[in-house]
Amino acid sequence: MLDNLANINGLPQYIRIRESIRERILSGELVRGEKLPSEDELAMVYGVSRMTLRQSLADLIDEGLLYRKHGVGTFVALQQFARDHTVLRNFIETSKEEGLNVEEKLLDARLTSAKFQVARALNLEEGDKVVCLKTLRILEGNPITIHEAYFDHVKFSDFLEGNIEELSKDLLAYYESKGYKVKRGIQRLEARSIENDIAEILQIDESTPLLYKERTLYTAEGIPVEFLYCYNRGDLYSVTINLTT
Amino acid sequence: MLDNLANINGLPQYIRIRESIRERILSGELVRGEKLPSEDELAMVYGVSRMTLRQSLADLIDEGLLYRKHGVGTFVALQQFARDHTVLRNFIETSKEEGLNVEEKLLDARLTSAKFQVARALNLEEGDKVVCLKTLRILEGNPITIHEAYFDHVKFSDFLEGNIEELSKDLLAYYESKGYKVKRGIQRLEARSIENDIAEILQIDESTPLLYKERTLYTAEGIPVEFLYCYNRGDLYSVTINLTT
DNA sequence: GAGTGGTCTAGACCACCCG
DNA sequence: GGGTGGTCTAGACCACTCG
Repeated sequence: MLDNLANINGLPQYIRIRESIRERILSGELVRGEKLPSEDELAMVYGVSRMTLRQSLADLIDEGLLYRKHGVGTFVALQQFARDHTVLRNFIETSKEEGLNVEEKLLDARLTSAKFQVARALNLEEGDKVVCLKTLRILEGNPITIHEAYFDHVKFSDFLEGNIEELSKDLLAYYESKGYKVKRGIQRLEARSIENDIAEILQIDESTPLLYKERTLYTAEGIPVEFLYCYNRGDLYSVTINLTT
Repeated sequence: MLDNLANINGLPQYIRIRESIRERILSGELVRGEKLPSEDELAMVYGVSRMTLRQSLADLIDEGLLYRKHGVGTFVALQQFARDHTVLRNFIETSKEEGLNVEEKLLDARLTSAKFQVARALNLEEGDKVVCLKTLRILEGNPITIHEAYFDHVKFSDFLEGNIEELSKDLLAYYESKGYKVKRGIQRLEARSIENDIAEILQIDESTPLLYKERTLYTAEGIPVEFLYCYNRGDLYSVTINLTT
């Protein structure tokens, strides 16, 4: 074995192969339900060892794009499982990708003291200084969601001195720029009756229920970064979730 | 290399090692935030090659129990990410595991014709025969959820002739016994106002919002198995979701 | 029995991080 | 420079499925 030609374009081979196979599926070259060539054969075709090829397949199987049958083969799944709300993505960017008209309006940004629930989620003491950021999201002209985010003033002390309007458009990027790259989160959803002040901001009457959400975001290490309350118009907003095993 | 002693107790080595490491974390032997021995060292300790050991770690990293830092080491995450509603599990069994008092009451089971939404989800034609199964779930004495499940009468023709009361307690097991092992699902959540007949069954008044859910279950191949409407009491029921990347 | 995926080895070199 | 994880190899044997 000489050398691996891995970094021809800076990417590991298994990623290039994975994306090549994904492309062949999404383009329709590989039809749903169709059997792929065997792992041995694919490894040969792509010029890698079988272990490397299996690394490519593993990711696609995890996504639900492929499935394996022991002793039979590897197949393209019949159903594509779309991106969903279990993947953390920037709301404004993804909505724009989908061709939707989105605005975000800054409602409030200030320094405050952590109440019990916020403190517990962020692993702080009650009364510790936190930044509170309230925004309103407007989809196709309809106010749809109020966000009330909290994060540690010690970790993110320069937020309120920056261009808040700009920073709040991509908080995940801001967190990362401070060394806190968000990797995981836990969220909890409830149906709730609407409260007065929220009905007013969302411009709906009190019979419309709210899809209420609490969310905590963490780094890979498990450090809590943000705690969020989220009030969504029940009649316009739904949450899609992929389930496994 | 002689032979692999893999199947000493019927399990692959990487699974035994994975569970051993998981146990050491959950038992507190490995403390949160602590650095694990290097992969080379762990491989030596467990008497396997490094690639095999990495297979063990990969699963634990995926779960969020561990995280890696390139050039630094592998660490135990600070935050444990609990089991959640993105994992498909049997409701009655899991509730009992948690020490909760659960009952399930059969409301209705009959053959019917698929309406548009059901037909689309199950990949059938409108009017095709489907089984409709309605159940009520009661948690600690409170009616909490109405389930309205639909599945293909052709695939599951003997359901209505069986012991429905018994079969409906573990539909996933029933589906699997017919050769349809559920592997994935897509669900959608909304907040909704309550309707008359549902308010009556759940014994709540009409000001209580509903957490409404639609769900389709699929095999690994992507064959739709079940479509479900689910009406949850908003004031007693919440859904927890883990997010990644 | 032939073909497939499942597991495993004993190395190798690279990229990254730290002192 | 030394230690770590990231990628990759060129094989091997096993377990499963099907004709």
